[in-house]
Amino acid sequence: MSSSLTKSASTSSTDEDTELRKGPWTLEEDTLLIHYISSHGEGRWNLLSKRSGLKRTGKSCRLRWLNYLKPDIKRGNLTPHEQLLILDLHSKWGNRWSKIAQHLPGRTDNEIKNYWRTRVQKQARHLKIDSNSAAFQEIIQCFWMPRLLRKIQGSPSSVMLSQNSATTQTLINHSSLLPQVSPNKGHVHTSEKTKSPSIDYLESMSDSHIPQILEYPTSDYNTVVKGCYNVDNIGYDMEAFSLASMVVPSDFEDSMGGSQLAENNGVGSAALVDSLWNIVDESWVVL
DNA sequence: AAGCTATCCAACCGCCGAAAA
DNA sequence: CTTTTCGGCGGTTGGATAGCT
Repeated sequence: MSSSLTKSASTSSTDEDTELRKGPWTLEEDTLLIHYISSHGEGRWNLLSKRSGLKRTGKSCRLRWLNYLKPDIKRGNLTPHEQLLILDLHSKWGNRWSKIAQHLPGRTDNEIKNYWRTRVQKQARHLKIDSNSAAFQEIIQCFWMPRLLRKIQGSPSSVMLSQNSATTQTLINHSSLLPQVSPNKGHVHTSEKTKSPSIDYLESMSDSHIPQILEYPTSDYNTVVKGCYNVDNIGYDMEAFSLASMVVPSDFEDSMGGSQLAENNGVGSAALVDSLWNIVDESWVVL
């Protein structure tokens, strides 16, 4: 980036006249672009690049406009609503950023992509899990999304989960009440091309350590998520969350100091949930 | 205070499909 | 029908900055 700027700065004046600029946009360039679009409208980007006087490619102009200058761009941190949507839609569509962005008014695909890479994938890295793995998907669905949901609902009791709180206890579900997604040791590692330490851990677990399944307030979720879609949910079915079983990667223990996780009975699971929430609060969720 | 590291995010790149020539 | 051009998308880079030692 700087090299291209340096290059253009050091070239002769005739070169500067013809050479395309790269790197950060200046205020003057932004103004030029805004004025041109206000009088000619969006689109025909190559023509714009030729006629506007901007020494930028059409692509560059388009990107600058769509990701930064367009008036309805929403700036600032993503709300819990938006985060929840991104997680949910990504679980359905994968890295279809532009498609996901269509459901978040004012947010760009670039912003969502950056969010995913910097926030979500960071968590995966910390947990030493592949962010595309089934295990990580389930962590998102069973821990982080319910947590966001509760933040959206603004319930103090759910925000301030404590080890012995009733709210925490409600998170611990009885698997017989839920659609049975088998405690999926197999599920996890069939999706893994190479086994991670976490998977080794899972495989070594006895049945008594099979992951807890967390209760999910599906109806509440539907209400909240439906409410924040900007379209009529066409093509978006609300079966939403599979109540997949929760896997507890061994690395969670490392990331938390491990003290509370020795036992994996109900109380231990509550502590796990509590600790996970704290991790999410501290490093991930931006209100 | 200085150097190092991690994080964020604006911007670029290559590829692809659709439309135009 | 083939070639060229354009717009759009997802992946990646690297500068700026905050935080840490």
